[in-house]
Amino acid sequence: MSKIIITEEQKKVARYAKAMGHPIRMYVLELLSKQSCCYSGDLTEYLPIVKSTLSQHLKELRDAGLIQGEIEAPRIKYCLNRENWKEAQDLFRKFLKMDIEEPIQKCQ
Amino acid sequence: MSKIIITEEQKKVARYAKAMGHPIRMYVLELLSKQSCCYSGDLTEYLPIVKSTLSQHLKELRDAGLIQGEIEAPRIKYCLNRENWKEAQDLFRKFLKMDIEEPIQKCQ
DNA sequence: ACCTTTGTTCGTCATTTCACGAACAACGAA
DNA sequence: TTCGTTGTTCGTGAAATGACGAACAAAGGT
Repeated sequence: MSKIIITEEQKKVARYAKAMGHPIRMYVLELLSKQSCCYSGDLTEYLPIVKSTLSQHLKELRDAGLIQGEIEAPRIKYCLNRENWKEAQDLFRKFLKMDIEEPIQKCQ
Repeated sequence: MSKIIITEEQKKVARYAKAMGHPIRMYVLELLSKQSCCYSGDLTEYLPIVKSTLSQHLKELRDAGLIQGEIEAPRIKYCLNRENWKEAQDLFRKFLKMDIEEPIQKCQ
């Protein structure tokens, strides 16, 4: 019974999923997937959190590789990280398209 | 500047994403999407965690509504919760299909 | 009735998450 | 150079997460 069967792909999807695992971060991702970029200052206007908290969430999205910031002084412009966003899309698509259709397979 | 713009859909996706946000849970979901059901005893054989930890992960997937257990004494058979799995699929599909295609829109 | 098998629950612990406000840093504009 | 504006970092605290082993509960088989 050899252990360790968690694949790199599963770890990657889990990593992306974890980054998506908060309503605020989902909001930001959805916004960026619609409008190509945004400024965090504008976000604090509408989101029910203070700027330091937003900054943390944006950092998490950055660390997960889903977004990237570009200095446009005095503000910072955030966009999706296209490359990784595509990877995430593909991974989720692949994972989700494993449709469970009837007839149900036998167990094991 | 009215706050609170987080939609129920965003919360739902975030909830599902959070449940998927761990390699072990991704592994279980992927397995169940392929083979229709499994027994947690078999999982502990292969996964590098003890049964109490696995039990916690399965509970999280259950609480998120992604899987369900059925007693088949002395074991418990786990399957995907089809209804919610479909909902999760649809939500993610909807979210992910927001493709970012060229040409890039203007900011704001 | 007792034993065995199986999974959950409990207690513990270290780490991470999420939120806030205060302080700091960067950088144009006046 | 000083002053705003903007975003990050720091310090704090409460709560959640992830892991373990021990103890418990359920239920079938002997």
